[in-house]
Amino acid sequence: MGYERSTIDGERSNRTVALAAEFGRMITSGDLLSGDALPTEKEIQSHHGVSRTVVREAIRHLAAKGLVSVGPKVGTKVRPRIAWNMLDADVMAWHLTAPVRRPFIEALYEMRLINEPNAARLAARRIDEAQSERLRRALGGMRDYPRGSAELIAADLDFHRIVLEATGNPLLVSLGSLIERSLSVSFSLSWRQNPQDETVRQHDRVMQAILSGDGDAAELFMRRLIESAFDDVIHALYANGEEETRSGGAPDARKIAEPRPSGAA
Amino acid sequence: MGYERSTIDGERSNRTVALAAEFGRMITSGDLLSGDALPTEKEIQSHHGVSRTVVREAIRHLAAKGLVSVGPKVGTKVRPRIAWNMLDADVMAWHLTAPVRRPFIEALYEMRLINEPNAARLAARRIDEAQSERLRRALGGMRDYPRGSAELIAADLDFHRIVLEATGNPLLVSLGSLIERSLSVSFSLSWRQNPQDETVRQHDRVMQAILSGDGDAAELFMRRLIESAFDDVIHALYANGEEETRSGGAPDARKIAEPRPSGAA
DNA sequence: CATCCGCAATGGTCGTACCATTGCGCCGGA
DNA sequence: TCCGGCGCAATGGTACGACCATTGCGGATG
Repeated sequence: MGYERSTIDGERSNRTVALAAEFGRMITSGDLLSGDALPTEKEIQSHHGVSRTVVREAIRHLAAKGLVSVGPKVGTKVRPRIAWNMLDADVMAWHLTAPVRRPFIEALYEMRLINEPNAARLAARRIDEAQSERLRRALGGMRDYPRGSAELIAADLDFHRIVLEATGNPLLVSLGSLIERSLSVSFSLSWRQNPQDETVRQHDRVMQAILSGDGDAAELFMRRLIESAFDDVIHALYANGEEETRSGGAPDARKIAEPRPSGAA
Repeated sequence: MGYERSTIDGERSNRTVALAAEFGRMITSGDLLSGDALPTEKEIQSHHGVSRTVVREAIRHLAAKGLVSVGPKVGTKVRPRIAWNMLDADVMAWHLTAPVRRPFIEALYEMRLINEPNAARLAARRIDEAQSERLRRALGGMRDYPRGSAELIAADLDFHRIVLEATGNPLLVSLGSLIERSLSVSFSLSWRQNPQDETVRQHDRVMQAILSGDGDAAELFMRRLIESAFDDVIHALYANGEEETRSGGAPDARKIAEPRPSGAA
């Protein structure tokens, strides 16, 4: 609470955002490759029936995220994938709604696996009383709300967000928006193969460790928690057998899926 | 090579970007607090002598980064700090050029300390031949170029970027832009209190570990490397005694300034 | 054949006009 | 007096049309 909705774009849906999302998805999904030129502003205007204002603001939106570069005479061109700001909520959302998203989801969970256990460790040292209380309430929500309900999802999300906030590091807090997306994917795939009890228990262990100031335990339990979620998602992706629509990179996507063969740190 | 410049905004300097940067800095530096309203578009137009197009595109730029939200009748308002996308190169740059930046720099290095050692571990398992060669060349550059030269800075930056690229994780690659900013801060403060030889040796140890596939060593050495850089920056910040220019929050800025009472990890 | 210059394409900026949404106050009824 | 609905007006959203600035490219020139 005391927090604004963070919708897919931080503002209401209007033509500018819709147009930006359309091109954003085209770019992230690979329909437009690095160096490819977008249509000229004039062409986009006539094709989409919008004014140049909308076109320009939409392109500015994309440029702000590093997806395109613009310049007189050269037009609007797609920047190399490496220059994109993947750590942007919109860019991430566009990736996650693309037809081929498995590698991206795996990368996302790998990122969580690196950051959230460490965040839990820091949170154990720095969490304050108000945050502790919010954490307890979030866990209570996870325990009480029915499986798959919107409240449960919100509670789960809150839990992770509060841990990140408790680190006091604004950069880690910003990761919250990424986790939000990844959770929404988990839910859309099939929520938690694991029994809800087990999931709650895992969260509870993390919370107890943080509240008692045990950084090592917090890190360990958070790692296990995310690994479980990771396994769920990977399992669901393979089970559903979705997205073979790409060239043929399905098999070696598995390579990325294994972040650490033996235990850890 | 094979890479576009990633300037401060990904595009050339124009009035839109300049205006966005002006408000961006005002917001990140705390001159405008959460909930505060920016001037209306009309006021900004007359005050800055620019057209409404420029104003709107600039605000769109800020909205894309989560700094503001806009709406009819309500105007443009600053969003809570927690909603900002700190993991954006522009937002980060604005923070780093703000009068009070010490806490942010410390958060940035803490973030590096979490991610880069893990990235080094992953790189040790996944780096390919081309990346290995680029890594060797970057290290050579760090050894050969004179202290403080632009080439040295570029080589240092390349080194870290290549390690992140070698993870194959696009999200980690995006962290490269953050590291770019943090390095530029290091340089602006006073480059590497440490002797250059020692710095090169640290990088060399990381590289050897990665090239030999020793993930544990790569992680360890990368951690030490970043801790050294962290110490340098902290030391320089305290030595320079900069940024007491704020209202009166100078003393308790120290509280945030101590991310790790005793050693760590 | 090399160099320079000018054209034209394309984004950059500007100004105006009108539409859409919504906060807020006015007005009428209970 | 209090409450609720309704309309005004402020503000952003969209749309045109014009002109400026930059730059790729090809033709003119030595």
